[in-house]
Amino acid sequence: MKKNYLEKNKPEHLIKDAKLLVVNYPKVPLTVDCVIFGFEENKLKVLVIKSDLEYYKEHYSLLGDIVKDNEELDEAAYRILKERTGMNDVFLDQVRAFSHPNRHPGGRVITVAYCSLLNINHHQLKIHDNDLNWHSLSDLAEMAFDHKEIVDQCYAWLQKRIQEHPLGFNLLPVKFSLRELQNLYEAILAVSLDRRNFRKKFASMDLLIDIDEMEQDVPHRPGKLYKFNFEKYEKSKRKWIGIDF
Amino acid sequence: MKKNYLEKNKPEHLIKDAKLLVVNYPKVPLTVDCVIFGFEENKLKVLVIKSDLEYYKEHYSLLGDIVKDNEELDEAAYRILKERTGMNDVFLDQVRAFSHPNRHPGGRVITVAYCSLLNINHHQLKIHDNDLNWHSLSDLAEMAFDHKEIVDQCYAWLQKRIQEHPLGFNLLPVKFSLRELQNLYEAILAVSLDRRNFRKKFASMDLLIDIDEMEQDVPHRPGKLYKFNFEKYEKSKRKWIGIDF
DNA sequence: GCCTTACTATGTAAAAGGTACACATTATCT
DNA sequence: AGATAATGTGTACCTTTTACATAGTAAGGC
Repeated sequence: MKKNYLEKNKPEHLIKDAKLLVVNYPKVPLTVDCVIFGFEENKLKVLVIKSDLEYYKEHYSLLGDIVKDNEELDEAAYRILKERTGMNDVFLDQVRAFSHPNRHPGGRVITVAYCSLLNINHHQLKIHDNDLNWHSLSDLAEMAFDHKEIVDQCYAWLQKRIQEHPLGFNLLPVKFSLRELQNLYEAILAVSLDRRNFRKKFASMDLLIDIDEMEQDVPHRPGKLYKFNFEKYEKSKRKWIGIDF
Repeated sequence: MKKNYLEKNKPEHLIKDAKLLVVNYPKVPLTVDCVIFGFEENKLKVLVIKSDLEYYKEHYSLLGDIVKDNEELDEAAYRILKERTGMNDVFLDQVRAFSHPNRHPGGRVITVAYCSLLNINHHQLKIHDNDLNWHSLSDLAEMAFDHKEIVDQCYAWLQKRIQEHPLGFNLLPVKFSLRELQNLYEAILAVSLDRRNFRKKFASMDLLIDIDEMEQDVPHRPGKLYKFNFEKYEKSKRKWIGIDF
């Protein structure tokens, strides 16, 4: 979906003037960093990789790369995700830019953070260079650059976002039990929820499809499996009004 | 509040390596644009200025400027606000970056949008260059660059944000009546609200201080004036949990 | 086959919060 | 003095949230 903000038939000299202006703008190295969350063993995980900067040897960093000439930020983020995980049918949201002048030891580099959630089992990490791995969010201590701060802000973004949008289903198998769904919410929000009320809440939304299958290979009574009704959700997005602070 | 991500005592050669790396990064011109909302005559307004680019002659644009070398984005935004309005004790939030390659006729320029709200009467615009003025949001049609899109996204950001944070008080006089407060919410959310329920809601939050004064110079029965209890609010920020989509 | 275990599934009562709605009051203006 | 245009307040109803307990079922060990 390309937009074109340039009006047609503007005289050449106006464009030339504009170009002359921009040529003198200071320029900054710009990167994109992706915070990719996954969920496994009832823990929220984040995809990290060993920094290839000697300066940050043995520190983990986010998946990031420079933004190419004439590349949109979104494009760059999708490219990075694709290159590293092979996935391309995944949503990716811009969270914010980070611009501290000392955030990179090599000089000023501004980065824009993107956030994505994906199902760990849907996809094997093909590249194992630099120890690419899913790391538990809870024991992610030091990271290269300001990446810990970026992760923290993306986590806060996620906590808020998942309460208002059905993001969580990207982290689960297509068919999931209510228990799995609740575990996910409990892990992300770091709270414990009442099971009956949780189920009632989702029942009242009427967005889960009972597919008449049962869990397999669980060491206890299996629960029913559901799918999320994305179609119905898309149709019924509502504007939320309610002052509350 | 400066952060320092650089660890002490790293060998010089590591820094040199990092610098060599960054030197080869592609570089992009970067700007900041401020979407500054105000409220007057029961209308939400936005501060705009005639574009000084001949290419966009007679089009309004946002207050923006390049980001200087080694300047943080936040700093740049505050600088612009200060330069243009004289204000410096105002909050300013980053909304997001815009990166379409054709958004600027002079070539690729990435911009980061910031949003702020300020009280129109607290402050006279000192500079009237380029027709700097408060423009009604509702009849802001064409703008230079992608600034209309930026305004739209910041407006959406504001609508959401004002329901969860007491931003609105930045747009009102320090002492305000409940009617003014309600008008503000109605204007921003573009809905009409029941007066009794609106008052009840704010009464139950217990964040308004009845200052025992009355409106002056209104052509009807004057209402009570209130102040917002920022102190109490700061102390009692709560974590909101509630799945809803 | 029976018992234990560990989970699933479900309902109800009380509290809190949101919505809809009407009437008396009080400054101002003429 | 009366008309006007607001302010200020209360109640009944409905919806949502919260807290909480018991019955049912598959698996696993004996």
